[in-house]
Amino acid sequence: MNGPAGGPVLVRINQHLDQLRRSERKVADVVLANPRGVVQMTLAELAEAAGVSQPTIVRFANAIGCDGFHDFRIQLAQSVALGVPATQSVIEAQDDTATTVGKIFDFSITSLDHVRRHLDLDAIGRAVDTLASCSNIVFIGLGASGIVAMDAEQKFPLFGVPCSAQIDTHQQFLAASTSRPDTAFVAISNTGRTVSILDTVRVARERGATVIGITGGPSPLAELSNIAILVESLDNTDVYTPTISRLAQLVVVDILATMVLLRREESALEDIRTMKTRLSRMRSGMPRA
Amino acid sequence: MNGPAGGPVLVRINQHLDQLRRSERKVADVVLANPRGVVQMTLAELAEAAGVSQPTIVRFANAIGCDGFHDFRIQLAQSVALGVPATQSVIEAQDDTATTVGKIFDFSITSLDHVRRHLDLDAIGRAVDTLASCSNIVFIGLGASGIVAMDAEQKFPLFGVPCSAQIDTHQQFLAASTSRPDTAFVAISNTGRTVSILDTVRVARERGATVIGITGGPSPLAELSNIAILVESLDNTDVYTPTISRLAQLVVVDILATMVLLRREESALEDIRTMKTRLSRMRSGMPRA
DNA sequence: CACGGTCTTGTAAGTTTGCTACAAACTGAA
DNA sequence: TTCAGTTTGTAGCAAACTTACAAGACCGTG
Repeated sequence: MNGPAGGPVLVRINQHLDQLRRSERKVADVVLANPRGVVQMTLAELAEAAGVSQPTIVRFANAIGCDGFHDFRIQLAQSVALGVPATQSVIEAQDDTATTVGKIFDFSITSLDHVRRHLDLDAIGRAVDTLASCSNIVFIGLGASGIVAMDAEQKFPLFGVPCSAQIDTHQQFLAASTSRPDTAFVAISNTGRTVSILDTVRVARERGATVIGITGGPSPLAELSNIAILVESLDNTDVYTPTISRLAQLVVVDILATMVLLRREESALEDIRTMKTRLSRMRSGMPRA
Repeated sequence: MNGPAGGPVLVRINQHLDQLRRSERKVADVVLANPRGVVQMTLAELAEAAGVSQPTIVRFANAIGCDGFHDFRIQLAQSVALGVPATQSVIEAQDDTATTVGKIFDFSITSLDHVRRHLDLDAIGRAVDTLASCSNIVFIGLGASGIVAMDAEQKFPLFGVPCSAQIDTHQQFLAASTSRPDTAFVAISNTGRTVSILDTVRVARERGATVIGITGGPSPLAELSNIAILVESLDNTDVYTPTISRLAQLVVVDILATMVLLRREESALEDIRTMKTRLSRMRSGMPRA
């Protein structure tokens, strides 16, 4: 999409830290300490700030995979626009409101950006094929993933076939046991290792349903699924860091629903428009106005 | 946060379109047609591509509020990094998978960026004060906002007091009727105009609860709330455009939960860490390992 | 329709900025 | 201590960006 090989520059700098010469390292420290400020600097100013010569700056830029200082500055600007990823920063008790709010937005946005770059488009395409041709859809998930499942269920007008979300282990098992070959069975689990989900998915497969697994990375669930959608979410393990994986999963569900809708005929779209209009009337409390 | 006054450059270009001279307009067209390409161009190349002279490019940059071409290029790079906002682009049936996926991520990310810039930090601060000192919390919401309410309820370990989410009109009314002065009553509604929500909130206020309204903009709900958190979400009305407002609302809930946790003592944090460890054990099906 | 003023646009010169070749300094091993 | 290899800085150059100025287009008015 943008920013050539290997993600945001700030991340790449950290990756290459130990391969840098000593004076280049000084440059890296300055950049990491105040990325936003460095974006505004000229080559000479950055050299001054880092206490090195100008060519060193250029060599630094090349070392971290940029094509000269120009390219470096642009990539740094893009990295800064997205924010500092959770893997590079931690929420601390002494942060003020603005800082905390900024960090959490940064985490959320960089996480979505990461998924945007790593999403398997082919898997999405196959999932859409399945969802568009099945005759009913079951979503399952527990905890935070259960929220995603319920959100998906709410989008049934877009999918155009009966949808149900099960967020209880027993109900999930029941739904799997009654699924059919024309059922699309969407299992959502960030870890992809929750045993009850795995058991349920096995049953669904035995029944001949097509299983779409939405999960955070390579995992047993991914193995068990007919179609595995990996949503790598950059969650770090810090206590304060909120569970960001949901966000990306919700976006993926949005994508699936939207693309299925795109497959349907114009008449379906008209229905949706009518529905939206009526819904807004109902909200304001004047039915059939 | 970044990109001086008035949001991303791409948006600003559109806003200033009618104030541009004819040849500057040619530049704007080239930029809007292929923003990603223009980021890589030099001033001379852009002049060539637009069929105008180099100074015209500089004047164009100044016209849209940038300090010279340098600054323009950096701001454009940042704008491109976030993506093209929903207000500037539409999802079309003939788009291929990569395009559709890209657009939906763009919409989501730019929407979060917009909220990041416009969030009222003072309101957040007051909401945190309330949530950290109350003795119980009720979240209410309908439809997509109901999903957000349930997500908030799942975060009760962070809030440290009993939390409940009501997504049914009657239950909401019941919860409001039994609320107390030490209740924090969080009403979530994107429109802020749903009548049943408004009625319920009035009851909660009569009972002396502190009402925190999370809503998409100035609205009756914002008026009725003790603390109004406006989450302006840039939703456009296009049928295909998924409801993005949820995402930003979820992030806001994350922020509230995280900041309340930050207020609590170290022992609370230890509890959370222990809980996370145990949870992951339970998932993999080996209790008390 | 001609004229004058104003606004718009391009030409050309000037200044800053980033890049590269080369030489000096440093480091480590024999 | 000396030598080879690596690292770093100096100096000059080429390119890019900016500014001043003049030519041209546009519009209203006489």
